[in-house]
Amino acid sequence: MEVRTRFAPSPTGYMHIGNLRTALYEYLIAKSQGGKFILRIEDTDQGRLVEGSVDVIYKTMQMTGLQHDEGPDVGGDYGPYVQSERMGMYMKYALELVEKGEAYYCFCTKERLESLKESNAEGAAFAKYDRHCLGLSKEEVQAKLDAGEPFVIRQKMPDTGTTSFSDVVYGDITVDNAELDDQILMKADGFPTYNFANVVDDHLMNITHVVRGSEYLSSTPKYNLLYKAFGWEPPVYVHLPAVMRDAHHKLSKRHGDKSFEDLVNEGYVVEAIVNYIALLGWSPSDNTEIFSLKELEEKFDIAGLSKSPSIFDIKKLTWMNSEYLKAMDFDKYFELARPKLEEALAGTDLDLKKIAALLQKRLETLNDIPGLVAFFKELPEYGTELYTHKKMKTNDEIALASLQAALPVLENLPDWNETAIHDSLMALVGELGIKNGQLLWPVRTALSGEPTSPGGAMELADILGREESIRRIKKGIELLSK
RNA sequence: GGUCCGUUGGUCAAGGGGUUAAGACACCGCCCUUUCACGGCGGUAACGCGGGUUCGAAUCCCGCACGGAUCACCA
Repeated sequence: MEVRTRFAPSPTGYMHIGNLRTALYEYLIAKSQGGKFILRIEDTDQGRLVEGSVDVIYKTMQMTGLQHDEGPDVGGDYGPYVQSERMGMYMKYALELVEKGEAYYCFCTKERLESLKESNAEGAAFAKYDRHCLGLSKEEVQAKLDAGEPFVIRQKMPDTGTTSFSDVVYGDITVDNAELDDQILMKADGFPTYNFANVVDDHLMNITHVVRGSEYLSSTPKYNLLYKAFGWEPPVYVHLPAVMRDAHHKLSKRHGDKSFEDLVNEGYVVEAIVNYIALLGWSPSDNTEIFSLKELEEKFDIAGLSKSPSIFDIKKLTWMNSEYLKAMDFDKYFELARPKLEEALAGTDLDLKKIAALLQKRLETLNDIPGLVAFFKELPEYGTELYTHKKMKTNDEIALASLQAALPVLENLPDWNETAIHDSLMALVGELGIKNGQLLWPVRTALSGEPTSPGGAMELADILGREESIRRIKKGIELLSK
């Protein structure tokens, strides 16, 4: 049978990292077995609906490459794929269950339910519904219905025995049926509850693998009983451990944790993000860590899923991001880096490609760019202590002499290019009989005004150009002469 | 509180009766080097606790501790 998984996000405005990982695994479970990946928008909570967030979902799927085979925007044979458009179809199924004796009408008021909880309150936060309405005769129910009394439909749980199900990640789980509440299937407003709609939708859409967060583990017996009540084949369950911020808290946007788009805005490469989150709760059998989505599709194996929550480690993502940046085709990398460079170096005519090339092996995220290149645009104020470098065996005195020696050499260079600069400076080192660093460190320092720079003396001089390089060296001489 | 789940270095994790308990990030050191980075080499660092079973337990069993989830006419 064809594997079918679905990603069923609520449109709340942004793509949570945990949700994205769930989507990734759903995609991979389907694709690694030649199946279909479906997108279903669960927008029934109109109160939480955020304008434009469905587009955020589409855009994220598109950017990450998690292309769905069916969904509101691409169609499919099992639509509609937006839950709010399915509202008319659930009552029929609920009534079918009532007919079978697997569910029943309940006319209890919220007030009665409240007082039920209170009377039970002592210590325990849990109060099962007392089945007050279960005993109603057909006639009594009909009379209340005719009188227009508001009602809900509740699932009738078995009162003895146990319910078991098998989860791919967590194994066999059994609970006492006595633990199960007669949950509401249809609400008084005529809409289904989330749990009910989910089961009906998943069945109607032929979903074979239900993949979701482990917070649903405890309600899965109810789901399973629902399938059983209908006489439907339950799906394969794959519950995923949470993605945590720290040992005690799940990642949450509300507590300032970053969403997918936040990470992108902070200069993380989409592929790196996808790669990294694939490893949060899953590991391949061959121990590799860097792989593309395509490679993941081939490598992915449900058996590699782990049971315990994992903490999102931005440092490892950052490392991975730098790996992606380094390995990236230069043109593609340059496209990503260009906007940042243009912004940081606006008003200059510097060679952005050369600068980008210097940066490629030094970046952790694209947002590092402005800080690393600012000195190209404007020489920062700096103190002469930068000229003292133990390993380079330099101090103010040596630096001054070196800059003074370098100045005429550079001024008189016939051609200004990296090779020419290199050769002339190295020749000067030979003439003066000093160590490379004793000449090059002062020049680099004068050119950048920074303790570190993305490149050495020759590279910086080449990029800055003769005029600016000379100006900066003179500035250095002036500073050191004081 | 009931129920369910989890627990290998700071982090991600492999390993499912016999291992010097992998690997990666981070951290530290060395090398390379015109700085920084990159790259290379190396180092510190872990099986929650207590009982069993066994010749032998990180691995199996039972307790305990700690953490998390769940217990809505929310999704």
